[in-house]
Amino acid sequence: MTSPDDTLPSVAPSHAGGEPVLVDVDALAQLSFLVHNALDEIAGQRDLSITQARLLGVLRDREPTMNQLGRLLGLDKSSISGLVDRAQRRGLVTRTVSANDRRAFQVSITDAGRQLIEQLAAQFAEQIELSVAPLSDADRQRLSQLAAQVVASDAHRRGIDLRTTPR
Amino acid sequence: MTSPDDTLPSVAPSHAGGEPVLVDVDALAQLSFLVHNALDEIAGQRDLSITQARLLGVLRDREPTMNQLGRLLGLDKSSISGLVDRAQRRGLVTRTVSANDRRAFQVSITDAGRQLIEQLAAQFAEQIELSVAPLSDADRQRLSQLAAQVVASDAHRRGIDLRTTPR
DNA sequence: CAAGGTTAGTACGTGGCACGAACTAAAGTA
DNA sequence: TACTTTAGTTCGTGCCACGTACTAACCTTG
Repeated sequence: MTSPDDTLPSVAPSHAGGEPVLVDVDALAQLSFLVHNALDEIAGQRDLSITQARLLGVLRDREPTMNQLGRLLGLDKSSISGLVDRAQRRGLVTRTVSANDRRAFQVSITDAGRQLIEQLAAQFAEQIELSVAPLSDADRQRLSQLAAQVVASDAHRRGIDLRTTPR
Repeated sequence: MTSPDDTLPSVAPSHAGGEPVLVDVDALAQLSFLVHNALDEIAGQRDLSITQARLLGVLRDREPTMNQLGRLLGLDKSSISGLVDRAQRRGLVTRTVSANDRRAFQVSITDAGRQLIEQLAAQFAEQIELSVAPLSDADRQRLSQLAAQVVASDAHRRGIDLRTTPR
């Protein structure tokens, strides 16, 4: 946990520049901090970092190897070792030697881990819904939809980029 | 810098539940990660953490004391010491003894620091604009506006909460 | 099948970030 | 003047992330 009650200071410029304002970058940045902090706060209540929460989140419907975990979370494999170590020490995940590859482990979430992440996710959703409650139904839907659109096109763009810059 | 090319896995539940879906919490979470990662990535290119970037961002138009910095960034004063130390070591900020209080320092950004944060902010804005470019002009505006609304009402809510729960 | 390279994971050292507790020095107050 | 509060630092702890170096298992290929 980091900054539960943050001022969310901007990093973006005030855009005194020339061309017409296309987006309020600042608002998006602040919204991002708001969401991020909510997650951090809620995870922190259960002594989880955001990374740990992401780990458990990923494991809800997967049993990846350490390596795959690295790719899923965008972390180096050396980071994964410690991450899984700490989670395992708390009984949230387990390592099982892979059937076909004796070097590899399958990482699985335990019942305790699952329970933890599900509570967390529920509380997180609740919190976000609360933050967004002042909007009208239509606006909430619009916001979600626009967010989804941006995320999707970004994912697509990254996909394209990966091909454009071959490995 | 942390995870430049992230998969942005969700932590939110899939909402198989009963009541009508009010918001796509997941989309908001992913958007938040997208923005956050963009900032992290861009700051990382300049060997800055998000915290360092926030520090410099705050100092663009302020010369707070260590204590005030703590409140601005939502960090403990013991965290501020190291944070400012490291920034100072890199010549990005300076400490000046306060005129009226010999215990306190005014922390100021240096020219180098200002240049750094302004480049960073510009590149960040550019990146966000790019991410949001696929939307129509109207949608971009809508998204910004909705984000701003949520942020504003949240800030308001926190203000209220603080009074509701006196100190 | 044996040699050489690749892949999965760990260990270790470094550094940043964040905290709490203990401390010094300056201010403020009774 | 003595007592308390405030500003900031220092130190110890733990997490996170990385890069490097290593082991063990796997996979080629001659």
